[in-house]
Amino acid sequence: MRNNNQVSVPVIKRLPRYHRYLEELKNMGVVRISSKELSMRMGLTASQIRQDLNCFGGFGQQGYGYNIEQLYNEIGAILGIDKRSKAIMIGAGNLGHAIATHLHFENRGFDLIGIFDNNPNVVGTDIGGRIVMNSSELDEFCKKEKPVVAILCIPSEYAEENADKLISLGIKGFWNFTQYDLIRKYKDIAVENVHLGDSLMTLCYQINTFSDNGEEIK
Amino acid sequence: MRNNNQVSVPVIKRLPRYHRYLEELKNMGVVRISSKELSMRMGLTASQIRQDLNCFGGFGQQGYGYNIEQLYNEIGAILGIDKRSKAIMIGAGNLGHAIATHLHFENRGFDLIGIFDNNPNVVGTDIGGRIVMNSSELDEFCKKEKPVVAILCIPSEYAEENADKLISLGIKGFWNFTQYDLIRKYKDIAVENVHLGDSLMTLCYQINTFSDNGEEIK
DNA sequence: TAGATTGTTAATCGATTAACAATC
DNA sequence: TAGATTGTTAATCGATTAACAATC
Repeated sequence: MRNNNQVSVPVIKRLPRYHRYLEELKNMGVVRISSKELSMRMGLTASQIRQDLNCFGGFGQQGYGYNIEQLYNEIGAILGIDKRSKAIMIGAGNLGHAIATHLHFENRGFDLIGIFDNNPNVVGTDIGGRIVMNSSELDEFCKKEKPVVAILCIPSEYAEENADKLISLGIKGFWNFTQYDLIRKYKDIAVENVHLGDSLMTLCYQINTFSDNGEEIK
Repeated sequence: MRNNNQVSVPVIKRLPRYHRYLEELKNMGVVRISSKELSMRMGLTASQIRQDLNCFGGFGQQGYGYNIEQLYNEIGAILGIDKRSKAIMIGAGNLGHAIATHLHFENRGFDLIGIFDNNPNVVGTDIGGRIVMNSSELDEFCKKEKPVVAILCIPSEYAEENADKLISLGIKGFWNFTQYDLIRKYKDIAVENVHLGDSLMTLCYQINTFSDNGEEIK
């Protein structure tokens, strides 16, 4: 794995998808695949796949293609999913509850080590085997456990103050489910925004445009 | 609003974000804004904002800028959020429950008119004032109500069969929360994939790359 | 070896940024 | 009017696709 630093965002965003397809092929017992065949399965060009992979190194073999298990492991290593960074969740309402139970954090590079809320009705409840802690315990917890990522499942209006505080407690990245655009406020802080509302509105545009002219936009 | 057809995907994806910022400005009582000032707030270039908006028409005025309320309404109209398409949800587990209660569908172009599940423990329960129906009632419901969008909150392995069935029942678009890549399978069907697992892995990559060299990638 | 398929360079395409005349 | 800011064309930048020599 070389040349890790200068890889463009579009390439990085495609890596998890490669990982998914390779996992499926691996589970089907397929041993090798060519960029051509993978490209047809994924709806990409073979050229793009080879370009993407060669940002990180030459994982293939001329005349043969790629070994699926090896490539799967390489991409996992590039993503860093074996590192298991410590994550905490802020906000255990409906959405937080669902995210905490629905996602397999362990397979995606994280351990969810704490869930916090300030609603007394929620504090103390069990979410997937984890007891929700009171937000007042957050400082002490962070000093002791040193989590690096915070998952924000709180109302948008509290996003900024929470982010500021969490950064002061050593948080280096956010998985942000609030409307508030965390991105751009801080340097050297990783942010992954999940703007569900934006996504829904994009679908709305598509639906209305499709029905206007009966054709696909993309 | 002209030239609706040939607008590129990156532009469309930015529209909801413009809408959010304009809503905030509107609520703050600001009346007008220049592309320059909006660009600084949003972290874009003024040029990009003007280019984006001019895909749909000239909403500004030389020497003045843009009227916030008017532009807000125009973008809402472009997205079609006043159309209120009928949507149904398939799967009322943790994630479905959270999505159904968390999102304001009415403000984003949809009415959630039905929630379906095949788990007898869930059927009949109340989710935000809506009673979960049995999946066996789906056919009849669709024939009667003619929903256009389905929100898939089911396990990935059932995504394909459900999608096929829903399309036969008249569904024209999916908000897809499963791992399964719906996109590309069907023509003339709108798909908005929300791959939470991919998002988390992208964050994982960022976290590990940041800590490697202490610098931002983007 | 011959055929297949990579890694990589070059060409193309599309999106973003810059520049500026038009005009409020 | 003069200043500000748009709409729009041109220039740049970056990402995708095509081509092909290298090589398994």
